[in-house]
Amino acid sequence: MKWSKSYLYTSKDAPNDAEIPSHKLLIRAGFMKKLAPGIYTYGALGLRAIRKFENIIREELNKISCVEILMPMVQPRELWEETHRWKEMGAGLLKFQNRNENWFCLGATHEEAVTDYVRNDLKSYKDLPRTLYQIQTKYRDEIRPRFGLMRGREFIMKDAYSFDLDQAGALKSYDELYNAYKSIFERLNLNYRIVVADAGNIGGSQTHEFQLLADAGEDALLVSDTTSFAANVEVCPAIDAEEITIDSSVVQLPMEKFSTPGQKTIADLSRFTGMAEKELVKTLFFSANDGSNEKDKNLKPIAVILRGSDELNPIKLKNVLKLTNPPQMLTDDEVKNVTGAWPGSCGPVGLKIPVYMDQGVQNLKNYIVGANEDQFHLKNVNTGRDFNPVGAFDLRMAKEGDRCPENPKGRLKSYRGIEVGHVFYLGKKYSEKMGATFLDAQGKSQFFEMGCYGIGVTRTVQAAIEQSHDADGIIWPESIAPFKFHFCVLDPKDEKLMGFAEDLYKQLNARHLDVFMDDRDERPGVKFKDADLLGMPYRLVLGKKSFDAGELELVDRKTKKQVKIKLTGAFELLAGDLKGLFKD
RNA sequence: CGGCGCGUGGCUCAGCUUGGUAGGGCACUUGCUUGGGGUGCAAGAGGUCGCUGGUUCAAAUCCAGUCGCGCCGACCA
Repeated sequence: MKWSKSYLYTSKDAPNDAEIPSHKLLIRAGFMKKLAPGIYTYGALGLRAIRKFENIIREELNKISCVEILMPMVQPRELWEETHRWKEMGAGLLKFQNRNENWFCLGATHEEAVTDYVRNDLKSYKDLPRTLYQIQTKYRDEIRPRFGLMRGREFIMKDAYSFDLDQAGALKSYDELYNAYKSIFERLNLNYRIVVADAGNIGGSQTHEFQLLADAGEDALLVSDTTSFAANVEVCPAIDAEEITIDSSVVQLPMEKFSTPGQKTIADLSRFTGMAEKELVKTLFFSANDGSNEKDKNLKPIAVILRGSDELNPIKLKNVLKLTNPPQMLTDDEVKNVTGAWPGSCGPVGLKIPVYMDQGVQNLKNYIVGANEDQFHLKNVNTGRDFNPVGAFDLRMAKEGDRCPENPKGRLKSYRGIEVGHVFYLGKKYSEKMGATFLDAQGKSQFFEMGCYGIGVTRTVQAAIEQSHDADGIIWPESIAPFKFHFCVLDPKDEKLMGFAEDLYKQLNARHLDVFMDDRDERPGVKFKDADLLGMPYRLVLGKKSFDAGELELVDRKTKKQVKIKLTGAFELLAGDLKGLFKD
């Protein structure tokens, strides 16, 4: 591609709504342009990067016999009613009517569509297993799109769905996809981690996320410093670095109410009493109705107690309560109704609602809680004697420094990650709801065992930039770079020079060594700045001086190292091992 | 949904407090200049200042409403 014949407009200024480097750079480099919040046009070069990544995905999935299809983006309401997700997905699903006033939605995910497709064709156990995938534009009506392609409303996704005859088969498919994903992300040559995660409302029981590490990531991860353990903080087991054991020499003192005027927060109370935050106990209140069950409209309040130094993990609470969505906190008024006191003076003693205790509280003795009377707290409170919790659960957020669940000597370190891929084992959730069956060897009707597997294509492309850029611009990983070479022809009006440049350009392209040739009538400085901004792995520079000296420059974008190449034989050198040219 | 903020040529911003009919930089056009890290000079084209209404002789500026956009937010016990 030649710049003069291309469609590419770079800019010195980033738009004011771009915050993170990758978003700014994508816009500045002219790789994409915003049409509406979370909705972008991909320019010619941005699209090339996207297509390159898509092809890596295709190659790896086709290797394990996945079959590419393309499903509709517009889907009828009836299909989504079958799984009840027309309602459950809420406003995230963009719904609209056609001219006949029939309801449709834009595909946010394709479990329904693929299950429908398959239930008409896959009739026999002999047809299984099968994994279908597509690479397609998805639409999710995100509340707040952010960071360009990182959380867009419209985005390109690869989604795959596996169909197996039993659970063992489904888990085997899961492993195959898991390994294919590993190959895919290895080829990007970026820093990523595979973490265990919460299944969310897609359903299913086993799931791993593929996370590219970056400070701008929306997910908090905890990674072991000694084992391969890594988890999304949402589900990471919390194990204290120093175990608190029951000290049998400490006797339980009589419970006592004391006045704590104006002491509302744990920090206040810690200052007021002189006790460490981890020795204080806080009480939080939630509604155990999560809105997923329509009949369940009555407020079912519950209390949760934690050490003052810990934070509640709403996902863990959701799972303990067996809800589909994280529970809502009670409002101050509701808390007052349930406990008799405003938040800040509430505690578990005397409550008539279930109390869920974090295991960190389990071994505490003689601790302080709110008295359920404004401006008063209780001291010398003891579990079991003064109140009886439902049980002790792992409810707190794990944090950096906690113990690795797989090795007592290991400690967890925290990172931010961008979720670029996930693999889910679904089981029969969708096949049962949609009546998708096949006949087994005994002629018995069985529901499919399913899995689903996603990769955020556009998100990955941006995440790659977030992880690989410098002050001057993008540094593309070679595997998804729009072009391998950025060829700056500094004197395009010089016919002899241009003739040589054209020859080299043709030869490299013929060998599928993609070249982007900057043949514009611009000053060298402009071309160099743009080349750095666009970020192709290698820059070729040919100007009058070097041409007359019979030389051409090759510059490595990442290291900025340059080597001079003789014009005669330049093609052979460039078609060979470039890494070797930059040695020593 | 709640809180805060912002809407001025394609982009980035100033002007608004103290009303007098719009301006800089980038990009664009033309000419000269320059020619290995965003050259310099000169001359241009392009905006009914988000929209609606109000106050006023006069509104980008003040007031009200509305729409759009951006940021933050459900951890207080």
